[in-house]
Amino acid sequence: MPATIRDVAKKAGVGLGTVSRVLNQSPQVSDRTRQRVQDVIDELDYSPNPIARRLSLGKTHTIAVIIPFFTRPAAVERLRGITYSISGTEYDLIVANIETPERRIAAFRELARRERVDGVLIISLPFSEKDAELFIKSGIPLVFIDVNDPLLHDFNRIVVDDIEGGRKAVQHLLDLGHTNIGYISDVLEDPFPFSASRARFNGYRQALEAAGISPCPELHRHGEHSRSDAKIITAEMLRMPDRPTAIFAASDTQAIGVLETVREAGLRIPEDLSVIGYDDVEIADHLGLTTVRQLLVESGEKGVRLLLEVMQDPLREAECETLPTELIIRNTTAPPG
Amino acid sequence: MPATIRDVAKKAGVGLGTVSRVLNQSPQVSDRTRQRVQDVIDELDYSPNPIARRLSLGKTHTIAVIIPFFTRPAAVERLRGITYSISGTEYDLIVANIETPERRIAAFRELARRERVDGVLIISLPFSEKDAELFIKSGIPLVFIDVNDPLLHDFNRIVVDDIEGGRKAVQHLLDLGHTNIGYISDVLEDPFPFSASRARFNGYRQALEAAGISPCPELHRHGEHSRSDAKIITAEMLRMPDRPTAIFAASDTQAIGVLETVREAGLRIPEDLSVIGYDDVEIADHLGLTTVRQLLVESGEKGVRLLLEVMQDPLREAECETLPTELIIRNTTAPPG
DNA sequence: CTGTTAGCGCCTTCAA
DNA sequence: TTGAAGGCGCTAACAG
Repeated sequence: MPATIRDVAKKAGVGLGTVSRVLNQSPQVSDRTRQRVQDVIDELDYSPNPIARRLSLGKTHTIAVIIPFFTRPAAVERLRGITYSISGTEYDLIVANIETPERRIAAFRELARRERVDGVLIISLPFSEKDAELFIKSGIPLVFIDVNDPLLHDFNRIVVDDIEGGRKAVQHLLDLGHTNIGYISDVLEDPFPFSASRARFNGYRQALEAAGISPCPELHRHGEHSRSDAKIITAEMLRMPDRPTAIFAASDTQAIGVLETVREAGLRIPEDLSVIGYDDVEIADHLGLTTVRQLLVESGEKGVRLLLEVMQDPLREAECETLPTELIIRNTTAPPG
Repeated sequence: MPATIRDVAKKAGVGLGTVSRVLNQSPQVSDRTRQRVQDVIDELDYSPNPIARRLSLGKTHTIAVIIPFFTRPAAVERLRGITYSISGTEYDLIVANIETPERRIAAFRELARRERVDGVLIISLPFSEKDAELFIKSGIPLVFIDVNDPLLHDFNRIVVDDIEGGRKAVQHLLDLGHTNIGYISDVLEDPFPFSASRARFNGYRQALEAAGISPCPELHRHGEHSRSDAKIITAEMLRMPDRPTAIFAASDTQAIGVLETVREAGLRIPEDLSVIGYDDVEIADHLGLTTVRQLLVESGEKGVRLLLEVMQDPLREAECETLPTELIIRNTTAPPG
């Protein structure tokens, strides 16, 4: 059995309030008793029971992160940033991985409770008014990362300028001389209408329209966020009579699927088809994939920092920081053959 | 403020012991009162405060996983298995990501405490007698995943037969006719002498010796577990007067570094050099990398299951389950040019 | 400066 | 079958 504060108090011959005070660095303890207590603490290898502490303080000392498909490379990087920032604080992190709509609902209901967490980080997940209600009612501090939704004006968030990112990608293709540009994205509707995909799509459209090209609906296809779905879509695009000379994929994972299918079809990259991805995940560099880099790790770090601030001062004005994107040109894009 | 058990009791006109009983499905409550209480619970949207519950029960309801470099693909997969198995239980998961020796020590000290966790999962981390002492003294249930150390005979663990895996990899190369085979591994000593690397190395040696080849020390090099270090090592190997015709890398990540350097050197794979990795991470398939597959997700799932059992019955005999490996032949291995 | 006491919210006896 | 009381380990407010 671990020692308790009472054991320490008894052994040190002081009241347990005093022990509590040295534990919490209260200034109102004489150096002599502080030292005495500290010695006993060391001797007993005592460490306060965090659970009891939490109950007494009325705080859970835990932060939850709700993240879809946390094993995707981009999500992992965000999570990495989060764990970096959170270690060193007194907070525990619990992560809710969402892979189905049911889990999403369950997680929201479970975690929008003061009894469970002190703050919540929501990553890359679409958010409805009903969800918002849940959190507003519970009054739990909330920070969004990579959720860019007009609905969210009054919330704290770290967003990526995906419209600009999408525009940059397409502009790059345009600059190279492409006019027939396909776009492969995640599903834009249920179950997870990732707002990022939509924003990138808007960037795609904007760039095209600015160049006087009217986006052809045939060239915009979506599927599950996976290599395999991207492959299927790519194959369809390649079969089009007037097939695109370049493809912009909403993520590197999907871009890799594109590369695969194109090569299997016996076409050369970038001579026969240009491909550009999004995220700049680690392997992109190895593959020579041209892509749009976003600050994944930083987004996690900043999210935690912001959440901590909000938790400290729940009434502060909502803040929205936009992270930049950067075009990384490698070897999968070139002028059309 | 969330409702408490007292609010429910008062509103339902019962003692709060009764509410507690219906909460914990005690059979000794009449259906009528049970229903009445349940109605109030629903009405108030009451849910018991887990912290108070934990303090009262003397259990933390949390499991910790200590994992080095959890952003590496293989680690992520293990973690994924863990989160799968743990969701659906009443346990919270806290993950301690270890990237430096200091963090390792801190995490061990912090988590080998009953006050903090009910059980601990240690993944892919070397373990010393001192560490063991810490946990034995605290009496915290412990399960190792992917830690294969003779020292650990008395502990519960899920291991991979890395010796066999290493042997399979090298045997495959031998079968193709290679005799001059390089091995690139993680650092075998401090700060993290991953036992897996060593086991694979033993497999490498055994296979060679069985084939009557005495392993040349020059051909075994190690560096950090990274693409970049693997590249440096590969470059050195390629400069050797009698350079290897095949390289076995202790992980796919490192194998990818090998591929890169070889291609940069203008050599062809597999004609000029065969490469085989380990893990079969997701991208391996895209790259056509021959590799040794291990059951990453399963290892996490089984680890949790085992830990849960141990927590239920701490005195049960230690169990060690060995997971198999499988050779996955793709396009980076061929007979020597 | 320090000891004592009253909770934090829940579970679990012990009586009734 | 149920209510009341004690305690889990800690913090904070109140006396002294």
